Formats: sequence, structure tokens, C-alpha cells
Amino acid sequence: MLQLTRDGEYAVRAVLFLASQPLGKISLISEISKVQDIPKSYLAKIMQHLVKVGLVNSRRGAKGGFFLARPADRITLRETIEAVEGPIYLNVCLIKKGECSRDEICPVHPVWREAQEKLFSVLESKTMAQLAKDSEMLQKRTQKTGMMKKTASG
Amino acid sequence: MLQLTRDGEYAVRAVLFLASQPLGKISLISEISKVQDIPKSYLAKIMQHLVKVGLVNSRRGAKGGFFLARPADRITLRETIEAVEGPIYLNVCLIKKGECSRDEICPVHPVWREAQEKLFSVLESKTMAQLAKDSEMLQKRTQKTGMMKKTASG
DNA sequence: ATTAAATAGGACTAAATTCACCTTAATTAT
DNA sequence: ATAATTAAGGTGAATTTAGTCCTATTTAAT
Repeated sequence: MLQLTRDGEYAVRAVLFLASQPLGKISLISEISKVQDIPKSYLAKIMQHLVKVGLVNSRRGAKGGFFLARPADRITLRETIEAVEGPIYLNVCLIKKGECSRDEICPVHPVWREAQEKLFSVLESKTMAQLAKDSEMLQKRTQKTGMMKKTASG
Repeated sequence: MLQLTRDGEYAVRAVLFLASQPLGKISLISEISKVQDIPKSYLAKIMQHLVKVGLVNSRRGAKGGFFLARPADRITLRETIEAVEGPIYLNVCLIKKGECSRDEICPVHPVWREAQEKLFSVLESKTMAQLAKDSEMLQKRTQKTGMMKKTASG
């Protein structure tokens, strides 16, 4: 299907969580799992992926946990998604020349190429640092409107 | 996965084939299957979908077959794909408000919305009539270069 | 009637998805 | 040292989705 998998969605949530932590903070699976509403055992596997691919670092043992391997302003959505889903190809014909036997004759091929480029540019337009900041703002906003309702009645 | 399914790909090929036929021509499953390299029985199911959704008309019995229900210049790629895949949602959070519990807090949501809009605009930018014309052009071009090679050596 | 063709539905395999669980290895605190 | 903590890594399994093919049945033309 033309849709992000759970893997991708959860990876984004997890990385976003790490990006929202203060520098030097080490986060636990159990912590991320609870806050981001991701099954623990599933998350563990996703984190392993993220570590293997070099987006996240881990430390074992007591006081261990996960933290970003790079500053959050150098991690994009696309990177995070591809870390767990592998490279994105909107259509098999985009994988490589010859993957689709019609390559040369197919009039749809250029359309897919353009669609994919546009998608990439959107997924690369924001860094995790920016998204984390956006998230902070959104949370403050919803908290404030919540407060206003309360204070308005009191 | 973030990728077009076989269903979608085959539907596009089939509709494109029909769009390339002269007006009034009725095409057989066997014909489309052979030219577009799609398993016959698989194609049959896809054609039924296209008929049910109103993109293609069919006639049973001898001299029967399939033909476009509308002029090809009023059929888009997006329509064709959604006819067999159902509505496209790049992420579940775009299905409807409340599908993702984080809707209001999620900073990634607007990014997905933008990505989807961009994708749609590409998939709606060309009609099947235009693609069919493009296809003709491409075929002529490859034929011509093929001939040049032959005549060059003779 | 015979033949040609779509219609309708099922059967089946393979792969992806989404988790749970359990052992091991590493690290720190005691 | 030892115990406690935590990630790493592997196994498995239930569920869903994808992909393919097949076989009646219905419809229409000749």
C-alpha cells in the first residue's frame, strides 16, 4: 500500500522523543514506549534498527539507554523512515534502471519520478530539531487553551 | 510499504491501454493481458474493480470486452490507482480526524498532509489521454532509433 | 444450440506486519 | 566479586495483506 508502516511511524515518534530530550539525557525503552504509546517489545526492535543504522546510540547496563547519535538538526524525517523501512520507492520502476521492463517506453515513469522527488523534498524539509520545537509549541498551546477554559470559569 | 501495489500498477497499465485504443474499440482481457504483460486471471479481477467503480465499461458475451466509461482526458492517474487501491493516505493519521490520537499534538501531521497534497497534485497533473499520447511518442522514438541502427549498418 | 466473453467467487501461497518472549551480553552500583 | 539493570539479539506466532490462479456461472452474438 502507498502508506507508511508502523515501523516508520514508531521510528519517527521515537526519534522525535529523543530529539525532545535535554542534551546528554539517556532514555529508556520503557520510557519511550509509555510516552509515545508504542508496544515495548516492538519498540526494542525498532531501536536496534536505529542504532545499527547509526541514527541512535545506545549504552548497555545500568544507567544505560538510548540517545541520538547526532544533533537533531541534522536528522530528517526521510532519514528516520528509511532507517527502518529501507529506501523509499513510490513504484518498483524507480528502484533501478531495468527493474521495470518498460522503462524506456513507459509514459508513467517520469510522473512517478517527479512524485517521488516532491515527496522527498517534503520529508527533508524539516529536521527533527524543528519538529521537536514545533511539538513543544503545540503542547504549550493546548495546555494554554486548557487553562483558559479553567480560568475563564473561575 | 510506501509503494504502489501490483493492483495499482496493473490498473494503470490497463487503463492506459484502453486510452490508447481508437474510439469505439472494445478490448479483450486476453489482449490487454498479452500487450501489458499482466497475468490474465489477475487482470480479470482488476478489470472488475475498474468497472464497479465506473471508470471502465464492459460488455458480456461474444464481441464483448472492455472500454473506457469516459473520455481519457477526464481520467487521472490518481483516480485509476484509487479505483483499485482505495483512497490513498500516506499515513494513517491522514485518514480522518481522530484516527491518530495525537492529531492535535503531533508536529509531523502537517508534514504528511503537505506530502500527500504534493503527491496528489502530481498524480492529477496528467490525464490518461496525455499519457497515451506520450506513450505513442516514446514508441515512435525508440522505433526510429532502432531503424537508424539497422540502416546505418546497411 | 454453440460459442465467446465477462462475472463472481473461492482457494491458495507467500510475504509483510505486529507484536511477545526469552536468553545473552555489557555495564554499573553495592 | 556479586547483584541489578538494561540493551542486544534471536525465535516464534498470530494476523493481515498481497499476489496469483482457477472454475463455475451468466450473458450475448451467431
